[in-house]
Amino acid sequence: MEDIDIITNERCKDVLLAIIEGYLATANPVGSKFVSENYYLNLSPASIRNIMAILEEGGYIYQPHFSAGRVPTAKGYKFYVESLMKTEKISKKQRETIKKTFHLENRNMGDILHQTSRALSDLSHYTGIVLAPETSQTNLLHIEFVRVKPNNILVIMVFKNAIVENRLIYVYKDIKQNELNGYSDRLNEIIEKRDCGIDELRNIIESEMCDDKENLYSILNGTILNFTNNPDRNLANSLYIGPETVLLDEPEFSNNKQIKFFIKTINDKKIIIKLLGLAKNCETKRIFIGSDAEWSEITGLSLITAPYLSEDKALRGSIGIIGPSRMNYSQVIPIIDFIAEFLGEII
Amino acid sequence: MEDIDIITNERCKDVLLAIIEGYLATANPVGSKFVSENYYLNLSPASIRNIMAILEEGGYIYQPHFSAGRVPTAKGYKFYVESLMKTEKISKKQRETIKKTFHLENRNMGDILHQTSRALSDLSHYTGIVLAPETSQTNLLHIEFVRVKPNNILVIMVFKNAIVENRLIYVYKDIKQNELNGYSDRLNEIIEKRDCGIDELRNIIESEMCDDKENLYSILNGTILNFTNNPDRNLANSLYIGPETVLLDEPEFSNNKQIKFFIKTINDKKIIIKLLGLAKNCETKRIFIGSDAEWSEITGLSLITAPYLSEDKALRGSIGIIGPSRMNYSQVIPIIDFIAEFLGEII
DNA sequence: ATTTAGCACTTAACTGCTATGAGTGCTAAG
DNA sequence: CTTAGCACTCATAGCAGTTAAGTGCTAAAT
Repeated sequence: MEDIDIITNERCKDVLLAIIEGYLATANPVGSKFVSENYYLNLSPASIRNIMAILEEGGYIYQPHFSAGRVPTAKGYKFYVESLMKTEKISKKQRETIKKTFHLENRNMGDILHQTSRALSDLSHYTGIVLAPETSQTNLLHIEFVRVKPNNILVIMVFKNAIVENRLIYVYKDIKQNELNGYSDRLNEIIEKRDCGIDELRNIIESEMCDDKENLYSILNGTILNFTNNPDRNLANSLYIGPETVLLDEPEFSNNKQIKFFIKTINDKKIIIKLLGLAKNCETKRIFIGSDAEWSEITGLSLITAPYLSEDKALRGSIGIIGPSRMNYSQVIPIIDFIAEFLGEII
Repeated sequence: MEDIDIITNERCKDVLLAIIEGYLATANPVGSKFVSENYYLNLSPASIRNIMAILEEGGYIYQPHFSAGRVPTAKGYKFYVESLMKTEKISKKQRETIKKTFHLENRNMGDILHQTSRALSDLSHYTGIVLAPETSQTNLLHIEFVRVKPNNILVIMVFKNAIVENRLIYVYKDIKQNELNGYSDRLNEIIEKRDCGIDELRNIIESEMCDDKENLYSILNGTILNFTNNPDRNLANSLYIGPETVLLDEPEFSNNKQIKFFIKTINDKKIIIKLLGLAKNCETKRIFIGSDAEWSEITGLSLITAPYLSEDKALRGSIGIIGPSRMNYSQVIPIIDFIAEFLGEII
């Protein structure tokens, strides 16, 4: 019943908006007097207190202690983001900052993703995160063998999304560069004709290239033959995280328990990957507001994410901004939207 | 005068050693009574107090406040590390842990450096740092052009140290893969014959390959022609830093001012690069103990570094471990030594 | 001549107490 | 339905008092 009231009742919404905006601005619990004085609602503190009681019962705000002001709950933030907030448009200045951050002339995939995390951090003043597009899904474009020194071969794999992977492997038999070129030429022919990914290429080699199996196997062992078998490495390389230092000066991180929780959360790649992985497969942006009930891994923090998609739709990843739940959503959300779109265009 | 006393006087050294070891173990200022009871010096607290007064005058220890025990100063730590400490040998267990951390079958340069920072962190329980060997100094081994899509060419450069760099560039004229192969073949011929680095190759192209200048220039623009012009990127890519979270539980990081200072220091790549850059050009390991007087950028922290060198001496970089000044030097130093040597062998 | 016991002293840290102030819920009047 | 008034709650700050740790100094002991 209260839910319906709050959502339809204009006055309730006004007060909730005032409380949230007040809290975002001051980082202190906001009281009835503050709302009455600073927002033009033409209501006395006592009236506002009545409304606050309703909002509290509905679970949108709570009191840290009896005689304190009110603080938005996760539910409150969610309602604010979905219904109350007016997002600001991204300014020309910000647009220019973004374009400056990307040095477009001189780039590779790693650079771009790294610059994206920087752009996210710089503009939002929170911590930007970029999840790289998955490599294994994409088909191969080119393969190359380079003999680095006797018995050591560097295998370079180029994927259609312009991502380059390389592995240095040891082979018992020293294969000359000329011979290597023969192998790579033949594999590249197959790659071009069949338009295949790693798994398919592996099958083709096994079924159709019996004559060279021995040599090819010793070259490819540890690369194509077990490409995705290193989760640790994939974790580390597919995530680009901006500096967490920008956040340390936020007032909520003044007690060291929270600082530690925050630093540990940001550094726990499993959590971040999990959430950004969810975001990747969404159609549109998604907002994770941490609370004990939902997304308890990031209690007190919020993560705003958006998927990005290359123009040919071959590449799909996601970006995000993580910061305190008391976050400037109305500024951050357009930034995320803009950068996700921009990133989709340039990759 | 006091200096001479302390360095020659056995009793002074014993007490200093006791104080430092006591402080390393407990993280609390150590008093005369504690030393007298826990170390077999056969001295009463009063006698130890007399010696402490001498040590304090010499600047090796200090009192946080009047009625507190003594804490080593940076000078004290330095003397301890150089003259007092007995380094423990690295255990078999640790040796095995290191070898497990490196998956030797399946590696590339980035992986290895990343694993190194992990190994440093895991073994020391502090934060490991790896400075990658400089790329620009090394000569080229191979160059390859791959047409990713119309007008987009991926330039792959392989250096003799097995480091692979790639850049995606836009060219106004769409060059087919066949033509690209021609260019790369010719460049690879040059590279093999002349054994040259990027700068030399650039000169050779400019002076000797006039006929193809136009096409080659549009391909190479932004790669070979201005290879090192992206300091930001170099900074980010050449440094591998282990998790800082391991350190957060150290007792010195219980007040939030110190946590913030520490996190900011670790994340300030300029500081780290500066110190590891110094270390790289040293012959042997080096220990930076932060104090207001010396290395004030890392006050309260210590950084132990060692250079590493590949067997053919082409590759030179450095590794380090950063942690609180109250660090377990006797365990960390052999770890650094061992890993620096190990890394030199496998790259 | 050194070592040590004893003592007065200093300081941080903790304790319990009180006053203050911010903010509330409730009630009754407008 | 709004609001003024009032009693109530709780965090915070400040203050005096206590405790524990550890010191420096002096005089006695070895």
